Amino acid sequence: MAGKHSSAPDKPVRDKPVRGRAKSVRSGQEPPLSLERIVATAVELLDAQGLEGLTMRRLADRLGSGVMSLYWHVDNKEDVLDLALDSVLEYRGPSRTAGPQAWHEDVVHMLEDWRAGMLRHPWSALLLPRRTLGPNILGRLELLSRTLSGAGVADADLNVALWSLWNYVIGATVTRAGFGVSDDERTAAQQRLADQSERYPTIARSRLLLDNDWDGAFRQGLDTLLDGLATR
Amino acid sequence: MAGKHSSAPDKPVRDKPVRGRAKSVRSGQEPPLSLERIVATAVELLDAQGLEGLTMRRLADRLGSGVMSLYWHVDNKEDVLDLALDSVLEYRGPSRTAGPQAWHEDVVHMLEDWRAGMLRHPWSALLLPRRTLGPNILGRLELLSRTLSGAGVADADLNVALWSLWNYVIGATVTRAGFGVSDDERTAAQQRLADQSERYPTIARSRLLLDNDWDGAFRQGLDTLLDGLATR
DNA sequence: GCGACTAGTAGTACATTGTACGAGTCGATC
DNA sequence: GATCGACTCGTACAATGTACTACTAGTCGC
Repeated sequence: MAGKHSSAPDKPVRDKPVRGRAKSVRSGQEPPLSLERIVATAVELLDAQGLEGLTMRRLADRLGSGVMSLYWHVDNKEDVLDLALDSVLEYRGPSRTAGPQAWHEDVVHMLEDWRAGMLRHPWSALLLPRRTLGPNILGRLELLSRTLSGAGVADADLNVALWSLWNYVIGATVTRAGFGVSDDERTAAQQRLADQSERYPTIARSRLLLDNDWDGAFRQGLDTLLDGLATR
Repeated sequence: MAGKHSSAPDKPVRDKPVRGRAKSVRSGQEPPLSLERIVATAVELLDAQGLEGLTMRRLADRLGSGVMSLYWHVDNKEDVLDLALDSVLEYRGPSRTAGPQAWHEDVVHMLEDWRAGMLRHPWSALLLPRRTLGPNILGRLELLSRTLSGAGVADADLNVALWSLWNYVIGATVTRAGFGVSDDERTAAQQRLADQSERYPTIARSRLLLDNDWDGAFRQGLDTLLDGLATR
């Protein structure tokens, strides 16, 4: 935690180092390092190679810089992961629908977008559990919270509603991501399950994994949950 | 994947190597290595030191063996984690309640037990997303599935119900575990949130993190979800 | 012009990790 | 006694995160 661009030792405020310092010695090809570039490249790398694929060396390579240069912009690898995660969770506009029951649609849209966004970057689902709440996550929670509140959910019930929805979304996303994006993994899991169908007859009968209309199931469960919450 | 105790190269069936081979050269103190002992010790270590705390060397130390000896019983570290996770998720008896609406109580009991079990070993929640379904997890799903089916949920709706409940439990557990078991971490998060209360007014008002009746909130959300599912 | 300072880059070095390889030990069977 | 298979373990290596230190290039006051 030594020489950082924000020199105050206790308050590591993350303000962008708005500084033009054109082409350095590095033959002028690459633009200079910056937090944004680091995070964006980290996301690229994570998308391409998964969670294991991100190493500081590889990241530096892709940025055309030395490894240790990263550490001027970033505290450590955890930091990179935190930032990558939060950057992926940005929410672009709610596109408010009008009319009665609009809040129902609004909430569904927000949460489906949330899930979709995370599934687009499957590593994010694996990361979420162990990271703290970044600004974009909090932003999403705030928006959700406001929508529910506007829909008439009493303050006393707000937390339960919020957590229920959050839990549902996180659970669904994490689960889905855990079963692998690749069809290979999924079919392998299905096969393993089919092999033991005599031990788990009910599951086998319900074709738990074979039915891969995940999106539909997500939506249905969400509707159910929302209905339940609305009638409280 | 070379010399393993199950010699068939394609089917690595995990059968316990039931073999008595008393006190070896190792001064006769430690009992011989075995999968069970390895897994149990791994769980101990994980409980004590968390996910980062588990290294093959430390594990071997605790077992009083050489590091490489572990690799005769286990393919790799992933394997250890898989086994540790599943071992922690064993479900001891349902304690069937009688009477009408018994299934509701049964389900709540099963899921609360599930959550409680995982929170007793917080690393398990972090692990769950990236692991495949072990026998104990499947067993729990089977039981849940059977209970729901017995309660009259149609086969067509079974998957949605199952996933909804699963998602909810996993989400709640993962979230709770992610906020840290230690009060320090939690209060730190609360503080961070309070600092930015002007940006997230609704959340701040609802005292999202301050209200730490997690168990009650879990139960309430679960009831809501079950009600919704029952009225389908 | 000149020295001091700041922002930023990067090479080297090291401790820690998972695990491949191969040698060793012991009991049972021929 | 020779052989084999189950099991143990020391050595070695490559990969990783990062501390330390030295370097470069601009800016500012003189």
